[in-house]
Amino acid sequence: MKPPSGRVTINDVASRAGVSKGAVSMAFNNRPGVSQPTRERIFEAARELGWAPHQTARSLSNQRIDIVGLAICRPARLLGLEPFYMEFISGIESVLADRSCSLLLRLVRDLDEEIALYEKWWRSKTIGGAILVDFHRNDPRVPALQAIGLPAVAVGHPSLTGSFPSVWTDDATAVAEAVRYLAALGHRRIARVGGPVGLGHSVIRAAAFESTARDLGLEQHRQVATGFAGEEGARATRGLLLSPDRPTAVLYDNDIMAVAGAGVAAEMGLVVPDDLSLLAWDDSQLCRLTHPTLSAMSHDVHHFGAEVARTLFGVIGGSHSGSLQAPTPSLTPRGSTGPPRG
Amino acid sequence: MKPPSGRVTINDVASRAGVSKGAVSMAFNNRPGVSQPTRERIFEAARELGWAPHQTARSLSNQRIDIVGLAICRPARLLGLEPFYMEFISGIESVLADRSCSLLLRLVRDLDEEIALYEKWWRSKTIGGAILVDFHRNDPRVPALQAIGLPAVAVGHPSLTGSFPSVWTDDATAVAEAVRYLAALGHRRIARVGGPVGLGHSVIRAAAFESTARDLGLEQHRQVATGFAGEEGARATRGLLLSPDRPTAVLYDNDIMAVAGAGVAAEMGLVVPDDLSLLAWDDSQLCRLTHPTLSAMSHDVHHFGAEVARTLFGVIGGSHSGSLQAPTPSLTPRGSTGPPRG
DNA sequence: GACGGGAACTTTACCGGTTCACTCAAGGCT
DNA sequence: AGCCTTGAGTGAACCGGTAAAGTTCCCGTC
Repeated sequence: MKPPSGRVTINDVASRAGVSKGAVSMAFNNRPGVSQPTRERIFEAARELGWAPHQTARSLSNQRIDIVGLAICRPARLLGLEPFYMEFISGIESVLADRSCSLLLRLVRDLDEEIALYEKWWRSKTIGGAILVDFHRNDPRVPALQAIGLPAVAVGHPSLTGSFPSVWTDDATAVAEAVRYLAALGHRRIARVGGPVGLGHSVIRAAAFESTARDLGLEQHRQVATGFAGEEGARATRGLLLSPDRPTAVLYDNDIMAVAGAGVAAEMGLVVPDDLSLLAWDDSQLCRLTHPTLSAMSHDVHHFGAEVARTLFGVIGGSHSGSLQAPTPSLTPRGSTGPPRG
Repeated sequence: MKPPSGRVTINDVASRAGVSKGAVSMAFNNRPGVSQPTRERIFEAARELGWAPHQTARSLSNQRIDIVGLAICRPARLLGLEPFYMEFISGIESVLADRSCSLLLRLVRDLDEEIALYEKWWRSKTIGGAILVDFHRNDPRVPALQAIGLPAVAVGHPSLTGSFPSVWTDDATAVAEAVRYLAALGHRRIARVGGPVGLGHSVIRAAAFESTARDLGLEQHRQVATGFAGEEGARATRGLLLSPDRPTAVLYDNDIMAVAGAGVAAEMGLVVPDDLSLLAWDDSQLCRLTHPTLSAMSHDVHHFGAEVARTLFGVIGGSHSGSLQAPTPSLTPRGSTGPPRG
């Protein structure tokens, strides 16, 4: 007897194929114990009924969860603008898809909300693991999420991520390279427009900037901490350019702010790169669209995301992977950097 | 007896509170049948044990799924650049979060893969409903997904989305407004750089552009169909500007391509807006960062996403909502449009 | 020709909740 | 006092799978 409609279950498939539901289960998990002909009869029956194993029932039974959580804590509008995250997510996806896992995405307003969300997700067995991003110094997520035993991989420098396995890029070295490059072009007044001071990688980059500038004897180096939004980058750039002894080169913490910086330069009648050199971070396609094109500290975000996902599977699978260093962002010179005029 | 560790179930909570598991269930679904003191004892016990209802078990039992699927079919790298999607997603999220639902996101390569994915998601009861985007003419998803009865809301003009309830913006009117505005400024040679011809809204916009230009007696109007990537927009713009009788105004299908267009203009030594006016679509923050700032056909994508999500809940809830028209994109003039020189 | 050993299935006990028919005691009404 | 109602709480069935133990049956072997 066919069911009236709608809900087709393993039993329907079983009876149509003339076997028990155990056999169907075995066939669909390609486990031994079912002969080839029977196996085919089962698949045939399933196909005819349009049946696929009920994911929920399945994971209730076998205790495994094929969903990975990612909460991002940024104002929504801002996020829309950061090419970084979409590329990062697409990198994650590329790995998840292979294992037919899925990404559960949520935007949160602050760290407390994020912690609460992860706790709920984990307690209610909604996710099998998580990806943590945007680490702060003494990040409250570290103790909170470690306490509940959430399997997670952290994106950030190991000094920030507690005992969570982490995937990170060596920002300090990259910043040093950026500053040395600008100095080599002849710049003596170099500034940096960075992300929020709370963020761990801002701190690391700021320290690297400071020490490299010192080493090179650049007396006039300055840093501004701001958000990641383009408008904030614009404001910060305006501030720098209006100051006495304005910088001749500016290093930005992402590409949106660099684009904004280019806009401000144009608005003030400064010629890039003659009057002002600009160096972006997180090189995305955007950097190749402006005129002049933007030099950037380039790094393969898609690949980075994939690496993070792979590491997470390692963690969930029980391997105690430590920290993994992704390739250091590398300098990609384009039209926005050059020797200072005069 | 406490369980050894790890798995705390409803039974543990029940026995600790001295009630049956049915009572715990009632309490947690705040259903009548449990007195206030008992209710509190139950919550207390749950808190102490750090228990939350197992989401999987719960949804197996009550047959409801609090996950919504969204598959996006664009090359990953490109997607990273489109502010539209992230803003759209954040709008969706804002509604989902209220109902503690989550968004399952997946990037796919083509429509076949997308169809297969939705079928799998639906058959396996992974999602309770879906959001469909980027409709083509005679989109194969319409028959395929309707056949399996997937509850879904479509983003696109009702003429494209079959019997799926749709949420859409009146692009035709917006295009007409854009063209009229440029014509009113004095432009006679207006071009449009649009998305792929396959895409339904490209077709609609193209037709509106054509007919408005005709109505206004603009003999020199031209359209180029391309992708959505900035580089494609740049190439298209170059092509237009190098042609004899180059246009004095260009309308773009998104903001990335408009930014790219501004880059090309600068590269060719054209002054915006004197030599060339540029008008973007999908106004994002990006349009305010360039110099000059970009005029755009602006629309609230975040809000739009929220509306889509609300409609989806309507569909899942069984209300037969038809199509819902979101506010028409409205002209937001900025620095990139003005009367043509001479 | 009894016995051992597999392959091929079937049976049955879960997984961790929800739901609903049912019990039980207390209170109200006549 | 007897009867009815009502609120609080119990217990078992059920959701749709998986896993492990159990059952057949067939074949080779000594």
